[in-house]
Amino acid sequence: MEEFHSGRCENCIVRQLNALKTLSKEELVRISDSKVTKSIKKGDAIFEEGEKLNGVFCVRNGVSKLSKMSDNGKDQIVKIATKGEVLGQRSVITEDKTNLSAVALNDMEVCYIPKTHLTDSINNNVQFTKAMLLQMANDLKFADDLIVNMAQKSVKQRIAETIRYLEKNFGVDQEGYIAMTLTREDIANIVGTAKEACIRTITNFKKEKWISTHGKRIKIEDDKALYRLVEGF
Amino acid sequence: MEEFHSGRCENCIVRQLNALKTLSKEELVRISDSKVTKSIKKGDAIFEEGEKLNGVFCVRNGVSKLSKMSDNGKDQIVKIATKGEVLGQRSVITEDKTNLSAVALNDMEVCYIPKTHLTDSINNNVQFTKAMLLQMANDLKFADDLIVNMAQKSVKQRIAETIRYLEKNFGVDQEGYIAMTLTREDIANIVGTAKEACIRTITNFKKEKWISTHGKRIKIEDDKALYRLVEGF
DNA sequence: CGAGCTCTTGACGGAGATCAACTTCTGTGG
DNA sequence: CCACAGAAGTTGATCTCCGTCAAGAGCTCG
Repeated sequence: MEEFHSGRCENCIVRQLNALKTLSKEELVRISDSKVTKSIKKGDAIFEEGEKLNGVFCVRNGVSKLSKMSDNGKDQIVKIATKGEVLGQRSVITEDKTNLSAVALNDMEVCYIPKTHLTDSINNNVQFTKAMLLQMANDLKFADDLIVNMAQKSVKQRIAETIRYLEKNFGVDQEGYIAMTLTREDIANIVGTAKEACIRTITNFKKEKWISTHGKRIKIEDDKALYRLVEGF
Repeated sequence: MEEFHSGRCENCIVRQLNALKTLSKEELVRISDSKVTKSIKKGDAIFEEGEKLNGVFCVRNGVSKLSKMSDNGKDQIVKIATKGEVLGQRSVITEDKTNLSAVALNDMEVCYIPKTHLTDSINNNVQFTKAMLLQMANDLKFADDLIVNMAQKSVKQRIAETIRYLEKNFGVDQEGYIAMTLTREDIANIVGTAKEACIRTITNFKKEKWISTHGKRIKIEDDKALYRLVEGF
């Protein structure tokens, strides 16, 4: 994990996407002086489950999976975090160890901001605290929905939903393939199923002409059909 | 749903359990003047999925299930809320409609606090906002753990976990039965399985002498065994 | 006391986990 | 640029768990 100082938070566009946008010029300068930008290579961890975090990571570039190891030895992906999202907020707030680990899905650039430089703002800048609260409320809503899906929907439905989510979130390349390629195993880990079941389902979708694939890349051909499946028709 | 004014927030013990404890005397007086205490009978809803909430509900007494209807027509319980918890916080913050409905599991007493009387405190009292943030962070952690359990554990494991959770959370009566009785169907809805599967598993636990039952009441006889099951031995 | 819940048990079928073998891709060093 | 090792993808066979339908027994409350 290569470390270096570069750029100023004041000028960073990414800031617009998260709670940091509510900070004053002075607060930003202070944070910018103490932050460290890190390069993280695909597959490397930003932090691991059980670590004590003394700061947060603001994603400047790249995509990361937040996952938790289950007792049965399988990794469950709980969230995909992209540009502008701040990782580790929760454990900084609760002062617990993280319950999740964050691993880069492709090469990333993240800014590490030490906790000490945030607590001041949390304690004095209500706008900032409020923005974090809003963020967390949205995360919670998302999580609740996920719980219901996990509990009630079939693997087929969840895979369809995941593929649609990926397309909506990351868009498609020139050829129409989803601009984010995950391994089949990662998809299985999002859906909470075995790799083989995931592969079989995807092959089925191909047979039905709902999607087509090229290597691990996926293109949606019949979004309506996937949608109908998800909604349970 | 019977409504009446009674008691003052300033004197309410329940307040110690949630973010309201950070409010000043003046803020409490203001809120107390505008709050409405409601009696809710077992089985009645405090609010329903999709409603727009213009305030929060502070639970003074009784227990409520927070659940969401899945597309397949099954109810998924996401959280059990008891004395001191505040319902509807999230949707007040995000200004969305609720994604959950809250139904009383036994007779309840809740205080309705209009949103307008909270926003002032959220905007000006950082301690209050911070307390809500902390609360929400903990809820989120809990939700993440739940996602992993739903995705990775067997129905048997989840039922064992739920029974242990109920005992830890509600304690036992004089005879050793868990002080909170849910219908088998409610347990099934927590676990995300069919009522019959739930019943069969519970009958199994009885055969194994891990629990005993009396009507719908459950007593844990061998907590170690349940624990081992949950952890996957 | 009986209507309507809730609980219980049985039978059956299908979704998905697991194990195993084989192929294709990818990237790293010679 | 090629070779080769280790990932990742694919497919088949088998077995188990759990969802669903059905039918009867036991509670509980008006």
